[in-house]
Amino acid sequence: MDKYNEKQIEIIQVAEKLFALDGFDGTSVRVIAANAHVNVAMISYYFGSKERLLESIVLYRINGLRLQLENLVAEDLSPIEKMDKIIEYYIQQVLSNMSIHQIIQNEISNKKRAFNLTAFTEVKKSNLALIKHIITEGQLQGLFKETVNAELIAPMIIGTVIYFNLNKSFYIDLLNISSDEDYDHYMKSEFTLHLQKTIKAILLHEN
Amino acid sequence: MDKYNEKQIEIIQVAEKLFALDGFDGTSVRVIAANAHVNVAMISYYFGSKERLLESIVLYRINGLRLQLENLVAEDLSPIEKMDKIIEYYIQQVLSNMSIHQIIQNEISNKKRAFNLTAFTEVKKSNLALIKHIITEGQLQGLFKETVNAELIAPMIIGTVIYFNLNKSFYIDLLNISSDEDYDHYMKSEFTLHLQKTIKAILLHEN
DNA sequence: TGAATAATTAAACATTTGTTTAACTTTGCC
DNA sequence: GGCAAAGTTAAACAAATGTTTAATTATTCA
Repeated sequence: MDKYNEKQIEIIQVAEKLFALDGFDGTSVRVIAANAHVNVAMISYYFGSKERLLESIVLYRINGLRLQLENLVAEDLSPIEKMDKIIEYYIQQVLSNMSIHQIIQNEISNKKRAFNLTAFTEVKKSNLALIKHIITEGQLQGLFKETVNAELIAPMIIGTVIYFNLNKSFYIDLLNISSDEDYDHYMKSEFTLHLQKTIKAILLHEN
Repeated sequence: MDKYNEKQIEIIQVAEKLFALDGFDGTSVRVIAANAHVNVAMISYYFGSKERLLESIVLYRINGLRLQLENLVAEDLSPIEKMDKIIEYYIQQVLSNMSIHQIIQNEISNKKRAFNLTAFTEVKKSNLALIKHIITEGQLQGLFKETVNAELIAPMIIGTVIYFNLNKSFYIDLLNISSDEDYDHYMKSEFTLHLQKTIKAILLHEN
């Protein structure tokens, strides 16, 4: 992915942040250029257009959204421990990629731009396959219930994490969290634990 | 809420739909006016500005987002049945208010506009209080586990529903759903059942 | 070194933006 | 019926938008 030079990467990073904060249509190329310390014309020069810059951002970031846990499948852990690891990793990964997640969520529902979703769709399918694999493993070992709906486990995890983070200020207030460090700690401990317990509960004790 | 005349309501409804589809910044007042069959100037005349129109939409819709289940608490049902009802109602409610949910989610993360969240915050707190009440009831009856994290139940439900619906086209493809009727049916049956089972699993069998 | 290519710039471009104006029409009411 | 208020309109407004231009500077490499 180093087909971009430093200046191009600077534009991509600045634009990603601004698109997430102000929306694609709410961010002007002039503001992007100013924050990236380049001339406005450089955006057209390097990326062709503002819209193609958005595509470049998604392609640049997409691989970071894939659950890179190929080795996990082979690890000597119980399916339960593997699910715990996936959830912990998933939460961390969404948190450290919130900007691109926000952009993609906004673009998915946006009918103005013909947003190319194939790369994102492929990643989601790949992530789902990993989760399905572990669940099947647990079922074969007689640990997990047979009737569990594997397709709905992934959206439950990621949907909860994204929603919770979009409403961060609400939950900070509700849970009396006073600093960003406390928030990170809450996400890594209590929040992660809650999701892990929930997923295990449905896998083990479906009623 | 009938402080608005027919023409104002038409503008509100058209704008809500367009803001959800194209985003606030992606929707021009001229397009709103054209779709509502009014002159552009009418938006400023009636609402003051495009931004105040957005505020009006949120205020107009906010009460529809409140769980109107005050009577449920008093009903002669077990806490488990009550939770099932809340989840079923919650899902239906999010589905039939997707436009305003989309708008609010987009605005919450948008730093350009000083979006007044108090009304929305109040509704969320009210919804959370209802869920908490039922959970406490179940705990007092010795049915629900004591350690369950009530604050995270609501964002799990609503986060999952919103995420799933934003990615509707992905899941339609994944689950081989062919029509909008089939999708509605899936949401009302399998999807609702999955969420109900999950919430019950965590309430009853926390590990 | 020098010519070709790439990078960078300020200015100009045509549109589109949200809002206001000023004139006109309709409505409601005594 | 007449008059004030409300509703409605096309036009005008300045500002902002994404993109292109044409000129200039920097870099590359034989």
